[in-house]
Amino acid sequence: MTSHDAGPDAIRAVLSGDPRDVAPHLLGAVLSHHSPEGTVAIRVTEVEAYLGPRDSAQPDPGSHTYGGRTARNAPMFGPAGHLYVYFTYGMHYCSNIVCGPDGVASGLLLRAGEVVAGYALAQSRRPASRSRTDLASGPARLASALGLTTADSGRDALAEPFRLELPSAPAAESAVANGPRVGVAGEGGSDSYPWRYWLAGDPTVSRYKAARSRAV
DNA sequence: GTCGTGATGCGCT
DNA sequence: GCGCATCACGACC
Repeated sequence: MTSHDAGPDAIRAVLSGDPRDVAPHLLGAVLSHHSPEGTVAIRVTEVEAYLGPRDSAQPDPGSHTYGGRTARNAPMFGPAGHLYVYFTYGMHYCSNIVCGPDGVASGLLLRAGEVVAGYALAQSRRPASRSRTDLASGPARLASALGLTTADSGRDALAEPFRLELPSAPAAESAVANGPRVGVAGEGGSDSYPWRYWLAGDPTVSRYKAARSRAV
């Protein structure tokens, strides 16, 4: 169930908080993307929080913004509710919802979700997908299913061609599990940043892989 | 089922 | 030049 009465201003106000507090509001939220090919909508089931640069009140060595503002990560410094999409490993896109007040570089990486509309289009964008549950069970899979690229980075997820509906109430604490972020090493121990949140027991959550250690 | 590894290109030091 | 907020596939249990 989603709140149809909450307008963009109300949603943006929720997203303007600390991403670790925003997470239960985004779990269960539905992000839609309209394109000439059609519409795909995804119900978010797993996110990861990333905080600000080194000189901020809440530094995060694992964040793309840790080294300061660059042309690529600029959207993270902007107002909440916008998208930050980046390209990695030479072939994959990953997407974040920017959080925090304007000027604070924090956000939530969309790690996994369930396709709830536009199933056929999502499948055509992800031919390797073998089941409904793995269509968006990973950050690059989710971005691919939605048809997101770096061209969408900086765009407002609360305005056309996007739409974001938050659940009418944040996910109950008992329904949310958390643990170390995935693929982020060199944080002085991955347990130091248990900022990955997912809906406990949801079949679309990405398979856990511990960050491989950088040294030793 | 799990594990290891190659693909592939951009952003940043 | 190096290192990735990853995925898919093949070997093996």
